[in-house]
Amino acid sequence: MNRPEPDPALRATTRTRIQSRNREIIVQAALEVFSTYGFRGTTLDQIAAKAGMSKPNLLYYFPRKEGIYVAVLEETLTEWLEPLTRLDEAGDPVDEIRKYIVLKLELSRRNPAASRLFANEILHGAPSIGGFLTGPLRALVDEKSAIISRWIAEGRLAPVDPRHLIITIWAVTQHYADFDVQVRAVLGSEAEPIPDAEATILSIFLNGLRPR
Amino acid sequence: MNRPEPDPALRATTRTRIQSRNREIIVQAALEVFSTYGFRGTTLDQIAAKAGMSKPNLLYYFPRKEGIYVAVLEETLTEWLEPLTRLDEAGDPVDEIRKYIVLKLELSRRNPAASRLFANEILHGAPSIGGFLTGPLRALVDEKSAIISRWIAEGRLAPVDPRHLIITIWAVTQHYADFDVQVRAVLGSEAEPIPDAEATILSIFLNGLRPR
Amino acid sequence: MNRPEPDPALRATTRTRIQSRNREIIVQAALEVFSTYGFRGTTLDQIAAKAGMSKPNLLYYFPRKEGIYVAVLEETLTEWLEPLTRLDEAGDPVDEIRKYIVLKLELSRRNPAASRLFANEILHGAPSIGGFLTGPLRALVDEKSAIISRWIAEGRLAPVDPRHLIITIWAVTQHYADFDVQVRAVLGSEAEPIPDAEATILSIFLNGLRPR
Amino acid sequence: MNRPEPDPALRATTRTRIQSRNREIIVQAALEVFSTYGFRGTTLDQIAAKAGMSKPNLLYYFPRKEGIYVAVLEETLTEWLEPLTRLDEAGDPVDEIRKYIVLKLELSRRNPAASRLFANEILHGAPSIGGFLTGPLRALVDEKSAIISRWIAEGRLAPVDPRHLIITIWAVTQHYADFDVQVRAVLGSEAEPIPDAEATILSIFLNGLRPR
DNA sequence: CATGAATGAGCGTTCATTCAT
DNA sequence: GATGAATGAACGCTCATTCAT
Repeated sequence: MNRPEPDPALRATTRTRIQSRNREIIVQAALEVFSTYGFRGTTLDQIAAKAGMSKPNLLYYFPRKEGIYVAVLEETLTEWLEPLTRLDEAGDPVDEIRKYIVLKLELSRRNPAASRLFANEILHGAPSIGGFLTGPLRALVDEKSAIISRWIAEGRLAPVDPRHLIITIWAVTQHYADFDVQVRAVLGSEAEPIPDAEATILSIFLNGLRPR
Repeated sequence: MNRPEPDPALRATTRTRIQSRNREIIVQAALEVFSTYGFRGTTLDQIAAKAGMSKPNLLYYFPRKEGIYVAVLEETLTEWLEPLTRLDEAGDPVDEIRKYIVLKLELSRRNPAASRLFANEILHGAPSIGGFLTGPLRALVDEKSAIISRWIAEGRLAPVDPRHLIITIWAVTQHYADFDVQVRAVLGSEAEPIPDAEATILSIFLNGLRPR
Repeated sequence: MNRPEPDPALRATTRTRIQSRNREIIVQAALEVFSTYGFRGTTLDQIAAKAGMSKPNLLYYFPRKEGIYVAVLEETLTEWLEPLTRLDEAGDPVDEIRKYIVLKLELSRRNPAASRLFANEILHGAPSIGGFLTGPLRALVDEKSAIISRWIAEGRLAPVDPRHLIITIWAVTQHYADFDVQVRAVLGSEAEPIPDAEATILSIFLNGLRPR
Repeated sequence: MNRPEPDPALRATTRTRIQSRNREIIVQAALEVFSTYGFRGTTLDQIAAKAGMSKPNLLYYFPRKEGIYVAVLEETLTEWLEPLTRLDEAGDPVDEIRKYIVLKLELSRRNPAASRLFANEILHGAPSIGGFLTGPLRALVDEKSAIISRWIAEGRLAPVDPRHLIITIWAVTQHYADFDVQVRAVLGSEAEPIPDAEATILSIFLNGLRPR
């Protein structure tokens, strides 16, 4: 008895499904490796091993190393951007800032690898995501800065440069992911650093930004 | 009259001077390259080209790539540490914090490569300076944290975790060196970002830390 | 009619066959080069050229130069050891010695490269096969020495130190492989030296060992 | 008070004396290193270190590595040849052979490095001393072979090929220098192997060669 | 005589990528 | 889809040799 030929359309679907699945596996594996060793420090062998497939098969899905890297970055960027998009003009300014800081710290705790990947890329001059920075990112920052400016004009927030406020929040929140090893070395305790960090950051920023 | 034999000590000094001079040139060149491309991303050819000498001659002064890297790190660490050592218990607490922030920002502007080198190293897990972090760095942070704690106990500073305060200041000040390309992309102006950043950071931190 | 899927086991066998085949080719090429130039004097380029493949492909089969060398040595040692294992207590002592000398000389003629490889290794202090010498080799010599001792005790062989007898036979037989170029220079004839050598060696050793 | 200029002739003499002295030191150091690591395995740094001088200074005396090697070989060859030159037609044949074996073994014990250097060179195809082998060495062997042939013709020695007899004596005597590490591994005792070896070798050879 | 400094050529090894199946 | 085999280009490093003093 012959096994029936699978329906061609179904087969295509199947292929696509496997395709997607494997691309996801690769991207996930690559995130871990790239974030730890950087682009040049990462080898395809490492990614292939972590993804549980052969190197040529890896290159079947992403013909170049750079392609994997870009795919990982793209996924990371979306997640990275998300908290800022939520900053809501209709909310209470100080409370919105508070929520933003909390969300960013949560992200740093939940996905430090993504933060480090991003840090690495920018540290090296953003060779692969320069366009994202001057495009979508800048546009979003412009939009949210306008909101903050209006809050300040209404006297509901202390007068600061809104762009530098956003940058500063990035700095303090991502630092706990990117410089984790230094943070833990300096604190010298086994405890998770971020809860204490949150209290300190919120105290400084919310007091510092409350209008007087 | 006989020409005197050249003083052997002087001759030795001359030799040493060439040695020192070239080592300095190499360390300077290596700082630029390592800070941009990371340890693995940097090739000896790049350093040699930037230092204006052949690769084997480079290795005449530093027999291994890692040796160059460590030499660069050592020089960087000293400079990096210096501002915090100046934090003076006898001074006015808020003013001391202000001076510390200003010094760190100045350092980020004057020597961003050093900051980036350090960032790279920690991002990759501090393989070469783990001992420095848990040793001298932690000791210094412990010492200065005690000062800040006393200031808080005396009601001269808002109550925050002193270690996280220090870490947070590191975060915001170094960010302008390490993430410079992102900062400029987002600000979208040709102007030097740090002066505006300084105003914003000081405003937030000093207001946030002033006792009420 | 459907073309049958190739049997997976067969395919695996095929792959293995290519692997084995190339490993054999490499070991054979490496034997020739290592035996002529020694370990340090041999370059991977030489082996690759002789094996008819690229240097990285060579390293695909043997990731390190030392690995190739060890593989060659292992194959050589087995062959080298074999004649002595045949020394049979049940045989006639003088005839057994005669057969041993003949076998060793035959080996020297048939595979002088193997002998030279071994000579090189020991000459340089046996860095890679020290364990073989003090382990399996010594054990075999102990075992066969006991046989020779019994022959001597029974008066069937002239009284000599059995270990030095074995070593001496090694010396005279391998010499014709290892020092071939000197032997031919001194003899100055085009003829194959070993047949004449055999007559001389057998004459001396068998007369020298016959009990009187 | 001025130190008088040294007499020019004297100075020249002095130079020559230092020259010779340093060349000797270099050759002695080089013998040890070359005999252990072979020609390609030896670095000028090793020789310079062992000779206690700088590498450029080494090359002042011997402008090329090969020059040092040849100088070492030349000195070695003279010593190596000497015992055979003493084989005296006027002596008792068996006793002359005995004395020759004893002298060669003594040389192997006293200067194994020289023996190993020579072994290495021949093993690698005698690239530097081919001329010596086909020239002076072959001539000496021819001369002494003639003596042995006459002894045999007179019935004072068992009939063997005289050239192969000489080669065989070289083999067994030098083996104890060249393969020392194997000999010791197989014997497994701390004792100096050569005395026992001498008894065995003399027993076999003298019995084997005695006319009957 | 002596040496610190410098270098071209080459070595063992790695790695992204390609080929063939 | 998947993989064993293959390779060009580079990389860190070594080494005999040269240069300059």
